[in-house]
Amino acid sequence: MRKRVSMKDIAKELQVSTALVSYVLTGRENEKRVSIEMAEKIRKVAKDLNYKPSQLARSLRGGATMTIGLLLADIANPFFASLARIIEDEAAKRGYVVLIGSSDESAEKSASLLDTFIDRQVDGFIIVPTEGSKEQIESLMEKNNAIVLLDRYFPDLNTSHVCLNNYNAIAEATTHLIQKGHNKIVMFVYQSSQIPMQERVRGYVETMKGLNLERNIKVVEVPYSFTKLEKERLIKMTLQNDINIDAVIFANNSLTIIGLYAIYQLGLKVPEEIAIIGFDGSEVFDFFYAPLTYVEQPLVEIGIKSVETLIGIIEGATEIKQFELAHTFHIRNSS
Amino acid sequence: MRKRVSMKDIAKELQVSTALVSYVLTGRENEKRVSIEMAEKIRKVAKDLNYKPSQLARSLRGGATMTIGLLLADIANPFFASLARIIEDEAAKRGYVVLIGSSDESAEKSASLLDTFIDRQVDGFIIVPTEGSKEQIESLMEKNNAIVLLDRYFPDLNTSHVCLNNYNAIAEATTHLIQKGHNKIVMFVYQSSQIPMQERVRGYVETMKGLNLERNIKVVEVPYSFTKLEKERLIKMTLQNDINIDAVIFANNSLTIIGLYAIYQLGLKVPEEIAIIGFDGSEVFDFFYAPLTYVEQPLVEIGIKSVETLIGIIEGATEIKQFELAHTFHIRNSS
DNA sequence: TTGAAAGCGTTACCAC
DNA sequence: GTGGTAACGCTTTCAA
Repeated sequence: MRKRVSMKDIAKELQVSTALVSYVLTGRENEKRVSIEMAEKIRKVAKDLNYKPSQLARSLRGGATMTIGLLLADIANPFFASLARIIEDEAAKRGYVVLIGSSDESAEKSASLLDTFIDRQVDGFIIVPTEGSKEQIESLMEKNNAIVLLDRYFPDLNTSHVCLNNYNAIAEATTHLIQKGHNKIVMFVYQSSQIPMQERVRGYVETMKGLNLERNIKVVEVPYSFTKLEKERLIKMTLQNDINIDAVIFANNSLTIIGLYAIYQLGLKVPEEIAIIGFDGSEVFDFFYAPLTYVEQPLVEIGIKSVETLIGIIEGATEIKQFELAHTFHIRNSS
Repeated sequence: MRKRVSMKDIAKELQVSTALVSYVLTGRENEKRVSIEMAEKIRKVAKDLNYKPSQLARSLRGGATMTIGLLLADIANPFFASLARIIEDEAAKRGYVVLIGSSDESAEKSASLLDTFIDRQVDGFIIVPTEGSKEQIESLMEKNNAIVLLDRYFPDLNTSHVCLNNYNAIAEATTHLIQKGHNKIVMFVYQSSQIPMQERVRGYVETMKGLNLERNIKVVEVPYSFTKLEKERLIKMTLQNDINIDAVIFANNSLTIIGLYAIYQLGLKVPEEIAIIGFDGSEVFDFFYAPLTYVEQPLVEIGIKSVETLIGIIEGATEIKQFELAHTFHIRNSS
């Protein structure tokens, strides 16, 4: 790698000061009243020498790195991968670059990733907080960092966030099933104290109560730490042990897919013996023997809003913005 | 955000020079013969002041950013997302951070993303090169950048690369079909001059030739620019127009999934009327009415090798390493 | 309209 | 053992 060409080189070449070069190359030639000829010369030499500004030096000087730290649960999960893609594109449009990390729902990994982001002096954080990471977020807030929480949030933490209106989403799903004549509906969720799961449960429970099906409420909490096989077994056992169950709601994407394996293996007729509602969409839903009815999140909107909000904060906005976006409900054969 | 605490602050506090602080805090106190008491004091104050070194300043000074630029075709594609996850984890282990970009198979986007990476002064590049990006890679090489090509490569460019042994993978798939009694086998590939597709085609063609099935060779090139629906239609038409076709190989993941939609709609019996071999694995393969036989890439190995190789180059290795890793062939109901 | 120089936080060389 | 200081590449203030 041959030596970088710096502003100094351009300045030397033209026998001018680096200040002038800086003015022109950052497009403030008018503001700074640089002569047109000079500006032209500088631009020409910069081009000839193939000058590239050093973001590094600029950041060191100015404090802004034009970098966003994006902490996801797992980039290998299609839901987060799609979100990451949207966020990256949106950030790029605005001149930002994105550092990505996957916490794997572990508070320790989350802490270490956030530390890395801090070390790199990111200008702001978009975070899918994991259970037990509340203190980490608080500590970031204390230091006045720009933060947007994604997909989840802590109700007693006053941060901006962007997520789905989980209550509405599941309430509509539940209502739909009941209208279709099902009433022994079971819901599978991850064991989690986090808002999204809680809200999804609430959407189900309150809808059931509202329609006098209180006695039929059944929420099965699947431990996130279970292996795929253990999760599948738990779902199978639940469905086998209570043959009155006539419908099931899976509260997120991976549970839906695992649930489909379970139902497939039990050989249940869908929707005659059991109706199904899934979450988040997947090509798998199309290929299941009864294409799935499911709740879809507005990924693009979520992604864009989170970047917009974050950059707003970075640029000085102080207002807390909390978005709970609307889902789309796709009704198909399985319900 | 309150002011950063720098080495200068620590130095001032203790009335010593920043040099000393630097020696201690970078663990070179012995090498530089700093007194034990001094070292202790410095460490204590650093801790008390909650000192965090500035990667930025360090990079500006030393030249290394400890950052890798990862250019993928599309992070929203599960194949690349999984790879990204592995690469990130492996890079993190070695103290590197990863900047990710998606080229969407467009040479322009690729160029602009690589420019961003250059601006950010990444220490090295892991690139899934798109068609038409050869000059971009060459230009990086000329400037002596550390580069590892991923999944694909340019045979006349002398770069390190990590990819699948595509020839072997498809040769085994083809042989398998023939052994199962199929001989009118058609292969669907993306229209692409890139090595992976070419090699997959070669694996098919040469195997057919070797078994005297030259006259049955049929490769259908699907334009990448087609919409999902257009691709699906092309596959359907091909299968309808030649009812002698008794087996099909899809040369990559997305074609496989689209192909499954097509075959499903044609209502073909699998494998009786048509045998199928897919690529790269997917939960969809499990849910198709005949669970798919498929070729699996060694993702973890690919990811780790690419990081290892790149960091080797960054650290001074000059040897070109080219890996063509072995696939795993999963035989199931569809063939 | 242009220039000189300070400063961002490190590191590394050389001197003491 | 320890200190002074230049340098990395840029932006910005103050002067001219």
